[in-house]
Formats: sequence, structure tokens, C-alpha cells
Amino acid sequence: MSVGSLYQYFPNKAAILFRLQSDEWRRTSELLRSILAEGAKPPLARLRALVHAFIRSECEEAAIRTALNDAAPLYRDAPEAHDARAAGEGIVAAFMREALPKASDATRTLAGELITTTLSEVGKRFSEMPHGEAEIARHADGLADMFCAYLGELARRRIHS
Amino acid sequence: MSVGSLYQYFPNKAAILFRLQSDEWRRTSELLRSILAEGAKPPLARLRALVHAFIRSECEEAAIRTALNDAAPLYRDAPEAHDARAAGEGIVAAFMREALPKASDATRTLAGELITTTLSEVGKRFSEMPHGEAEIARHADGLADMFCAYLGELARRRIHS
DNA sequence: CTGAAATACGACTAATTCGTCGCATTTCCT
DNA sequence: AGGAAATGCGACGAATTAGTCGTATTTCAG
Repeated sequence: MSVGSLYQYFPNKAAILFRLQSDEWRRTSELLRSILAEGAKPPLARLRALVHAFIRSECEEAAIRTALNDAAPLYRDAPEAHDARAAGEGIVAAFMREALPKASDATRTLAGELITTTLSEVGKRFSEMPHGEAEIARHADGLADMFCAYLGELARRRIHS
Repeated sequence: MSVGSLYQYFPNKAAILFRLQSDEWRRTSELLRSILAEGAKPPLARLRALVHAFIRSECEEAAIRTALNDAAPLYRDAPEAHDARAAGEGIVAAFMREALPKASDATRTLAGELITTTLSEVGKRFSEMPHGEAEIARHADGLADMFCAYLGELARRRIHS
């Protein structure tokens, strides 16, 4: 792919990189949806599966992921970037209703946001520094433990109070 | 401060930015130490205080924090950057021994790493997008809840098994 | 006070990066 | 096959950014 050809389809560098990032986000959304929507398994098992899948995918494409993260300042303020996030949030919200059926909306929203941002931000860090297969699994398990403990706590808190 | 003067003390731009980042890290370490070492309060209360203080400080200096984060690629591979991290880990390790006295070393290390990276990565995100005072507090509380639930779970797991 | 050493300065150049433009190659229709 | 439209190309110029260097200012010892 040559410079000239690229600029035939995109107005500038930011647009090129944003497009790549967009594609990544879309693929990630698919992953989220496909794992969280497996109705059969209990919610926390699905969440655990999700964490593993997400972290693994971040690590597999570490190079491109890191490059895109480094380029983030270029399109941080673009409105499209904001819209793209919203899509992912919808999926998580649906999952949260299942995982915390008795919690208030506010609680669910907060928990959803925290888990989402934690996962995505910590994921970035994983793509930045290379890890072995085993270490990835350990950390993913740890993260999943943390999320599950949190959701468990929230569920209990509602019931007991 | 002029360009020429700056380059009298630093070999290049990366060194300048890394120095600024270093100073931030040092200040953050102080914060960590001062809060986690308050022996009087129970561990989880200190952790909660820490989360609030950290998130708040990230948000207060949002502009410089964001700029430094954007510059991170410049010194990501520098060995000094790696060393700087190690300092913070020591403090956390000491705290973890207190919070999870009966856990194995491996468990403590993993939990410590997870909490540290979660806090710092999620903190970055907070500095990137401006928030109101109230929202900051809500999210910090949520994060602290998550950490406490996790540590509680780990403590329980050890005892019951 | 004097002059030498140290530090501050910012216009300038070197280096890098972004994006353009004219020509080359492919596609596809008659 | 002929040729017109679409797409591919990468050397080049424009724009930006990093770093230098000669001069100006400050510091300080004698």
C-alpha cells in the first residue's frame, strides 16, 4: 500500500488511524457480544470467559494495538470516537441487568463502567509489555476474580440491606 | 524557560519528558507511602483513602498528566522507566502483607500488581476526560469497592480452604 | 569594580513527517 | 484491441518539530 493510494481514501493521517481503531473496536464488540450473550452459562462464568478472551486478543495483536494507542491523541477529541464507545456500553448494560438483577440502575451503570474501563485500560497495558502465555492466563484470572468478587459483593449488599 | 536552556540540562526531548514523568511518579510514591503507612486505620480503609487521593490527584493535574501519557512512547523502552515502577511496587507489597497476612506470596504479588496497574491505568483515563467532583468521588468509591471486595474474597478463600 | 565563568536566550538550521501531484498501471466497457 | 475511467504509485515540496550555536545576561571571585 502506497502513501498516495492511502490518501485517496482518507483525508489525513488521523482519519486513517481512527479507521483502524474503529475496526478494532468493532471486532472487540463482536467478541463481547458473542461471549456475553451465551445464555446457557451463568453470568460470572461468561464474564470470566470474556476477560480471558479480551486479554488474549490484546496480547496477540500487541504491536498494532500499541501503535494505535500511541496514536490516540490524534483522534481523542473526535466525536466519532465517543460514539464508538457507546456501542460497547450497550452490550455491557444488558449483561449487567442479568448479573445484578436486583441492583439499582445507578449501581449497575457504575459497575458496568468500572468493569469496562478497567478491562480496556488494563488491556492496553498488557499489549504494551509482552507476556508469556502462562502469565497472561494468571493475570486474566486475577482480573476475573476481582470482577466476580465485586459483582458478588454488590449482589449480596442489595439482598442483605 | 527557553529552548536553549533546556537543552543545556537534557540531551533530548525524551529525557526532558521522562524527567517530568519521573517527578510525577516520585510524588505519587510519596502519596502512596504516606497513606498506606498510616498504621492506625485498618488496611481496607487505607486502601479506600488511597484510591480517592490518587484519582483526585490525577484529575487535578489532568492537563500535564495527559500530555505526559501521550509522550510515553518516547521513553517506553528506556530502562529507567522500568526501574521507576519497581519503587512503587515495594510500597504496595508491604501493604499487601498486611492486608492479606495469610495468603501465599504468589497471591499477594498478583493481587498487588492487579490493583496497582488497575489504579494507574484507570487513573490515566480519568485524566483524559474531565469529570465533575461528584462523579470522581462516585467512581473512586466504586473502584475502592471493587478492590475491597477482591481482597475480602482472597482473605476468605484462604481461610475456608 | 573588573573580568572570567556559567547560564540564559531564541533565531536559525537540520531532521522528520505529512500530504500532493503527475505519471504508471489496471480495469472495464464497446 | 482501443481507449477512457479508476486506481496505484512514490519522488517531491510544504509544514512541522527537534536541536544548535553565537550572543546576551547573570554570577561571583579577587
